[in-house]
Amino acid sequence: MFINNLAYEASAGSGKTFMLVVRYLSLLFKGAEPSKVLALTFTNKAASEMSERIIETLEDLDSRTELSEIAKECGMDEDDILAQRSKILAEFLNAHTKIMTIDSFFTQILRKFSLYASLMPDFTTANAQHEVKLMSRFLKEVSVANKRSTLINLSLESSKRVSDIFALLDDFYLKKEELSHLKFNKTSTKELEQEAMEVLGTLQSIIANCKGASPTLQKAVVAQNFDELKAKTWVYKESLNYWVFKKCFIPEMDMTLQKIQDAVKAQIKVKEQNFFSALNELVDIYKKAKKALYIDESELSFSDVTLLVYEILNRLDESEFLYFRLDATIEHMLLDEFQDTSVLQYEILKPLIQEITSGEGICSEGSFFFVGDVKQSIYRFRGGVSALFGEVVKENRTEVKKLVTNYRSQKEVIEFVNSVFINKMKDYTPQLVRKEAQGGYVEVIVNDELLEELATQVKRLITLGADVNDIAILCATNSDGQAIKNALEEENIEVVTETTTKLINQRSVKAVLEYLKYLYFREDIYKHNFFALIDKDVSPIRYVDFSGVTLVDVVKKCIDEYKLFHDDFHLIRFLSAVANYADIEALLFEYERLDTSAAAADISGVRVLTVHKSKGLEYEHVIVMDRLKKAPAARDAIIYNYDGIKLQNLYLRTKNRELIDNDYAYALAKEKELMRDDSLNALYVAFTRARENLIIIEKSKDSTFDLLDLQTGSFGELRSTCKAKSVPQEHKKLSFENIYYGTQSDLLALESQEQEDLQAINFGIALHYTLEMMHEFTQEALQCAKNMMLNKYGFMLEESEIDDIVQRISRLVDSEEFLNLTQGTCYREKALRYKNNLRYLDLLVKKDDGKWCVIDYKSSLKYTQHHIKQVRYYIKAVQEITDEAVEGYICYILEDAIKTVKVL
DNA sequence: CGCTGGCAAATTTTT
DNA sequence: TTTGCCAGCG
Repeated sequence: MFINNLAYEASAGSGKTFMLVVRYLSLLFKGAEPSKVLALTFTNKAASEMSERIIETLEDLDSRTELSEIAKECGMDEDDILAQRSKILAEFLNAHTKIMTIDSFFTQILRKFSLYASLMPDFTTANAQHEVKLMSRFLKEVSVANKRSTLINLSLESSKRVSDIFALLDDFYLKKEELSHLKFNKTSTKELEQEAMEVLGTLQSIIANCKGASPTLQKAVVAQNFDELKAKTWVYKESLNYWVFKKCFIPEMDMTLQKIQDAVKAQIKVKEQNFFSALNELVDIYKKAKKALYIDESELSFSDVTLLVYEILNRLDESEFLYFRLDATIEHMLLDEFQDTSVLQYEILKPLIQEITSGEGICSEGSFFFVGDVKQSIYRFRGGVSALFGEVVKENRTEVKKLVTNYRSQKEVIEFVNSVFINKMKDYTPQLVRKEAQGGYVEVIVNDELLEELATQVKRLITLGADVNDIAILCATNSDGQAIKNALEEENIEVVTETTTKLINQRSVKAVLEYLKYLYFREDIYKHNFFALIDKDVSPIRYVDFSGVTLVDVVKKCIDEYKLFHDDFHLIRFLSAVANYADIEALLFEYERLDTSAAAADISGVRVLTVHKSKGLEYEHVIVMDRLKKAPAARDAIIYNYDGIKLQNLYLRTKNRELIDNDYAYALAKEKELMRDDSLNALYVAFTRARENLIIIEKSKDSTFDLLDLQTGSFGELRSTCKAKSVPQEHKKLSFENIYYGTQSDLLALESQEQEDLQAINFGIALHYTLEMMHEFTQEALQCAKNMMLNKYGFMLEESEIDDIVQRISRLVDSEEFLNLTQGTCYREKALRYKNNLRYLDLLVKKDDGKWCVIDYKSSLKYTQHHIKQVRYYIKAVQEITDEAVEGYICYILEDAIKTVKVL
């Protein structure tokens, strides 16, 4: 039976992706168009995994366990479903599917409606400079609006830096809607402060009349001003009948204490209200600055995108909303990881969901489905509200099913996790073990030499025959990951980091930077650093005259001379980054701001990643590491107090305030509870990544695992399932002589992150589409393809661009070289699945001589290097799949020429 | 032994 | 900006 409005509460490893795939495919088999099924995930990885799994499942559906589930959901015969299999697969591959991250979905909406927000559709998401620009813009606007004193007072009064204020402003900006029902009053603190000081006077005279008063006591009640009084520890005690006060204690002292406390409490409250009120005043200016920035520079942050989409959808009137619906044409919605959705994100989806579930509107057959697990909610800091799950269930009267069997882990792992969390988490339902999963191993080790212990454990696993690629080390922070990587590499263990690591922190890149510093500053220290980093003996370095050569050439020479390349992908990235700096000064003084991340190595090794990154992934062997450094103190200046998903109140975090203010104490306790839940959830996520073996390495002091009360010891038997060992990949030397087309500077100016302008993108899409529609490469076919292209993209192209496209392709069709390449059977826009990536080949030719030929069209010479890599990847993929000879070409369809370049 | 207050040390998670 | 440690007082 197919339930239209359904949610799954899916604990870790309980087959969440399986259910999503079953759901998705059931919809297709019931006749839904792939382009009308919206499936939203949180990470790109999860989105591509889902597309993967759908194709995989469709490909060998007859032997899949999904089949019977799909049959059940659809109420159809398995045979009927199998009969439709290849048709559905073809439809899926050719459709414009909507499986994506929630952020890219919103970005798409915003691009469509960008003009409503006075925004160009080709906006980009913010880069590193964004914040600096925003800050200066904001300061300018503040002074224009004559609010400088407000800002300065705000900063002084709260003794916070302007940059901290800035962060708080951003908070307020994002929560503006949620805050709108709260009012903040501006009043003076003077009277309250005076009153407190007067009462202090009373207390002082009591002490003065006490003969046995010690010097310490006399000093304790001295305060020049209110702030000094507020800083006294005794102010926050329940009674003064303690310490040095004891000797002189009379009940009257506690009455004065009470009065002082009341005054202090009230003063804190007033200050808080003033603070919020000033923030509120400034947030409008902040918003103005943001708007000015994105209108001028077309630069938005992720949160801007979400907020703007929210605002736009709220501003649309009914007819416009209809347009939005028609345009979105979503009949079915599937949401993954729902526990991490923010209120704002849900508010955007809400109208769509309501339309789907109400059965009104265009799609009466719509369905809504979401999966999530509040135990795995670890993104509160990003706005995720786990209470949303229950709230949405209630709001939409969704039917909830629990998935209780664990399909991922072995018995020992599951039972360990059950035993650890059952008493720690509210409503924890123990997971059931499959009959065939009776093995597994768990060990808890306490050792303060965390890194040494880790190396021992990794070696132990490898000795047992574990494939290094199946070992994952989970850590708390990115910098921990970096330290772990270095430590393991010292032990000659191969490591792949999936932590976000900055390019400039890579050893080889650091070395080159030291080399450049030496050349520029001519200080010996840099020379020594350089040779230390490349592990060579110090020798003289020849100076370089920078006026005569380009920076890139200097770097290349260094790499060449000291043979730094090997298989270092980081240096390749660094080279392309270097090309963006005008001169050596620019590089040396600005490189620290370079936030390009390091190359994601495609090599084998032990996986090192943060717990947050590991979410949704699973590994044969998992080692969970304690924090290498101590946990940072909670220091969010504002405490937001939620009841469910509704923001009730907010408080300014003030030292000791909880001792005299009950409301605040309650909110603070609640916040602490949530923080505890966050850490608990993170540990749950970490432990449940393991399939076979789970090893936990704990330190004896300040451990992250403290809240779990773990016992040292082991369960089960450590084994490694003997899989065929993967052949170690050969390390190919990367050659320096790039195959390139165009001038050297063209090549080095490549920067794949740079955004092409919208018009160029449209042009490229239209060109590709026309080529795809050409069933043969003749002038007649071109006319036909042109008309099809005009139907689809004509409205957004200039007349001259249409002519340009036709001319370019006309020239292509006349090109002997190209026609020779395409002799044989041609496959256009062929979907290619390889190494868990889904790509589309522009043109694949099975030549008459039996050779395969991959052809990639490009309309410009930009990003040449990137294209070559891409085509090489295609060649390798096709080679591996067909096991036959494959050639690859990039066909540059330029404005004035056709160039075909063979990729080696 | 309990308490204060001064000084030093350490410092996140990401689409 | 907070936590941890320690000297010093009673």
